[in-house]
Amino acid sequence: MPTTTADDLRRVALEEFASTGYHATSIQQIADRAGVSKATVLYHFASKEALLEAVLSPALDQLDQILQNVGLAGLRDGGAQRALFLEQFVDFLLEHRSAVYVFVNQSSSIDAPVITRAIREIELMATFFEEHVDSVEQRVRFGVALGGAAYLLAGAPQVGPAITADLPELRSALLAVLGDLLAVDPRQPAALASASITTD
Amino acid sequence: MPTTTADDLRRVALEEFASTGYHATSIQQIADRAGVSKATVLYHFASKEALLEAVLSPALDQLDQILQNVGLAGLRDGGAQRALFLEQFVDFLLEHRSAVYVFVNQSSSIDAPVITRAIREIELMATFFEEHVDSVEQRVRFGVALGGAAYLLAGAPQVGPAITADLPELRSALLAVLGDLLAVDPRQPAALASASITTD
DNA sequence: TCAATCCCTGACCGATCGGTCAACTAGCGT
DNA sequence: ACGCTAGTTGACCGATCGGTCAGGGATTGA
Repeated sequence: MPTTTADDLRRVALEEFASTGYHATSIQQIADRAGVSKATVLYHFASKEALLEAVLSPALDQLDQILQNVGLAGLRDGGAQRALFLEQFVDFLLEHRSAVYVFVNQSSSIDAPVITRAIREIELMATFFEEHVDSVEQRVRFGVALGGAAYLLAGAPQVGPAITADLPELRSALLAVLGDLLAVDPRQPAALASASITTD
Repeated sequence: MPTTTADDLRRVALEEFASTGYHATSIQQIADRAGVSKATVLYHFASKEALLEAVLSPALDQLDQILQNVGLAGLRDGGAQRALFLEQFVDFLLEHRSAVYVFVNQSSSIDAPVITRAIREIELMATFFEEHVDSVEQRVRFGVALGGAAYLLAGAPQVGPAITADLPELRSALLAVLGDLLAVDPRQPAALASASITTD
């Protein structure tokens, strides 16, 4: 199955939204990059906002699934459950880095239902790490971990070119740093095989 | 000396740029919030870009001074020098949190000289922590610390309302978390009295 | 009193924004 | 041969963008 025009538009739009920003990206720009006219973009997607939703929804669906899995399993089994969640979360970050960057760093400037949904899921995710809500340092740790990971993965070419290192090394480094921040005990290395990782 | 119109505009513009985003904020919005007309904004500042520069420059000037101080002192005295830098840096983050958020999280979407300058200073700052550039985890730690702190301080009302805790507690928590991330040994508590902290 | 300077404003400008629409083309089933 | 549908496009729309400009108070120094 070859790539369709709609697929191209989704891919181009995600890149532009993440690198240039939602408001700074015009439909005309997306059309030009995809090699079609502006009217074609509006034919496949009812509006710019609908295009944003089509672009972010897959990532949100996957995040939702991860949160439901952890939620169903419960948090009674504290440490190991957290470690499992962290591993899934890091893989999620790596697979949907651009989408994560959009709804983490631009959520405050975009007024759209899909952004509201993203904020809701981020809040939900926070609860998995906020058993000790009374500690300011705990909150700081979670906020730094989430915002820092998003910034690092998609928004910081200036911090250094080496972030484009091979994915396994980046993945293990993220697991170590985030696990350190969130006080998660490392699990058995082979307990969960690395999920397939593709850039989105 | 009472607050001048130009001061009001700078203050309002910074709030809007940080909370709504530079491109998503129109000159008309800033004018309305400040209680003046759009033409008045353009009278005090030659352009929207000039207003952005007027808003971000004070923070960049202070960051520049911090970097020069540390640079002049040299890094021969490794640990203590790093701890001093971290403390100044955290105070800088707290004082200029909105400005930091703008040029950390929106630099990729704004094309202006003042943003280029900000990127240059962030790169320079990175060198103070990148003595071991060969380590991917070191880079990840620095990126997470920088982006995470910026996200936490100005962009994440949804992570939890408790971030608005009293400043001394937030400051010590930030020092602990960032110090942990950047492997800085804590200094003597009274070595440098807390600089005066005001929101910008 | 008068001119000059500082602030501020409404009216206006060209450009671009997101979005609509009629028309054209190409394929496909009958 | 025909009509139907999906895909694409240029022309066009109202709204808003950043920015310009002539002019109207208010204050001040001569």
